[in-house]
Amino acid sequence: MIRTRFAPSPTGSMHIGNLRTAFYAYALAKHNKGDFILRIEDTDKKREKMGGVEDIKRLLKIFNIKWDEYCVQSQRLEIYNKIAKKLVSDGHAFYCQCEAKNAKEDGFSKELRDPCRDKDLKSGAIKLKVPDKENIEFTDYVLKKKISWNTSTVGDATLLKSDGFPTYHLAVVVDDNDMKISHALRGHDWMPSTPIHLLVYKYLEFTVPEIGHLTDIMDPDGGKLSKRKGSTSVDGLINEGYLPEALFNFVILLGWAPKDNKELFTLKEFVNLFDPLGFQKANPIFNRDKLDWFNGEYIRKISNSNLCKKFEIQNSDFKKMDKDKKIQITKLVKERIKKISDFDSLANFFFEEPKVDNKLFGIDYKKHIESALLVLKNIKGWDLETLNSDLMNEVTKNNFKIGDFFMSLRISLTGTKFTPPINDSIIILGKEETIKRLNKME
RNA sequence: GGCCCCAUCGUCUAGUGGCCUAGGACACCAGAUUCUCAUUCUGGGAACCUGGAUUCGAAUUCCAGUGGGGUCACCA
Repeated sequence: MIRTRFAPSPTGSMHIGNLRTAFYAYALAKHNKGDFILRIEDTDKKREKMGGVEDIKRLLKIFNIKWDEYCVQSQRLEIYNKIAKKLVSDGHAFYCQCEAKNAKEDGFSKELRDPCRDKDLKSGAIKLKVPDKENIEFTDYVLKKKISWNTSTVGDATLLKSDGFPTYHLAVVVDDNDMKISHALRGHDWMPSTPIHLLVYKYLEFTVPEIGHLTDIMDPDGGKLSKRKGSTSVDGLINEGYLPEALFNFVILLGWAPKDNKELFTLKEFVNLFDPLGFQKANPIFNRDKLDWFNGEYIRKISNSNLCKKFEIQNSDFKKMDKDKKIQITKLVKERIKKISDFDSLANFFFEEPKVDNKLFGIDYKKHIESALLVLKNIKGWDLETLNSDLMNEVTKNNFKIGDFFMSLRISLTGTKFTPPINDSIIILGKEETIKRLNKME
């Protein structure tokens, strides 16, 4: 039975890399008809964020990731305490009363052995008594490779903080064991602390699950992708106008690939085709261009009415419009945008009279507008076919250059050179409004 | 700096000793379609980090160098 877990901390907005870990863990479990567990690692009270847990659940739901079991570490404090004390009485851990060190801003600690390890204190934080000159190893599930350490290079790690909360090192081992996790997937940044966990497994006589270290997603400028470098929070990306389907597809292919290089995946297809042999070993770079491409693909895939709803959320003027018109506009914009947020720049002229910069026009624009007005005033009916043919007749009659003529109309009506097809737009805009805008240009 | 991981087009990658003249996708360039933009279609340039070793044969195995990344908290 394969059982995997996703174990985020509610300390900030979820990062795209965390989400990817959830997708992989979910696919590994579900591909094998196993269980996927959501475990909240809320053992750092100082960094915990209000609503963090709800955010995690909300995000997973957006991506259709459902968990079979749910657990919260802060509700298991006695268990960790008991086990930490057992480790002390067994001689594998010790109490420490040193002042807590903070993260180094620069430099690094050279002292691996804690001064309290032989003081035989009776209270304080509990630290692991790492032995010297022992070899400890495991086979990484992602790297498919044996990795080993000499314990003399591993520092005495804190297992239980003086506030009674466990650190990750203790909690992860105890929980994965209690929950019968068969495969633990985690970020590559955990690799250096794996020997600590291995030692805890050994002293507790637990069986070690498969442990796999996923690649880190890198920033295009170098270094690990972080919140500071651009918007990499999942909420941020969604707000920017990326579809969950596209985000999912993009991110699973960052660090994993199928044998046949298939590009487009739904969650279901990913679960079906998932193969742990497809895991990548080298860190990938977060590449916006590819994300944009995926997003465009998915925008073109979803139905007009669903896309229309997304535009409504994005733009309140659009929402107020007549339903038929909304669908027509949606169709015109659909194949021209890469992000939902691109909607405004392309469709704004439908609800707002544009400011027209006369410098955009070519030489004969006044003649063009004059002719167009003539056509519009005499047009019989209001449909695209008639408009097309009447306008084209006028163009040939006056010997206008087709492109120039329509560009003049485009600029007068929309204020820009890049728009949906102008005749379709005129039909949606309406006869009255079109004439009104053209008159202003004369 | 110690420890650990990694290394194929600009980017994501296929490749598990001969099928590789290294394949696909994004991006880029050119052309076709088109009233602009976009979509769509066709074509193009573009990579095995370096040096040794093993082998009849190496992108693929081994070693070293170089480069990139991670980590060295009572944070996860």
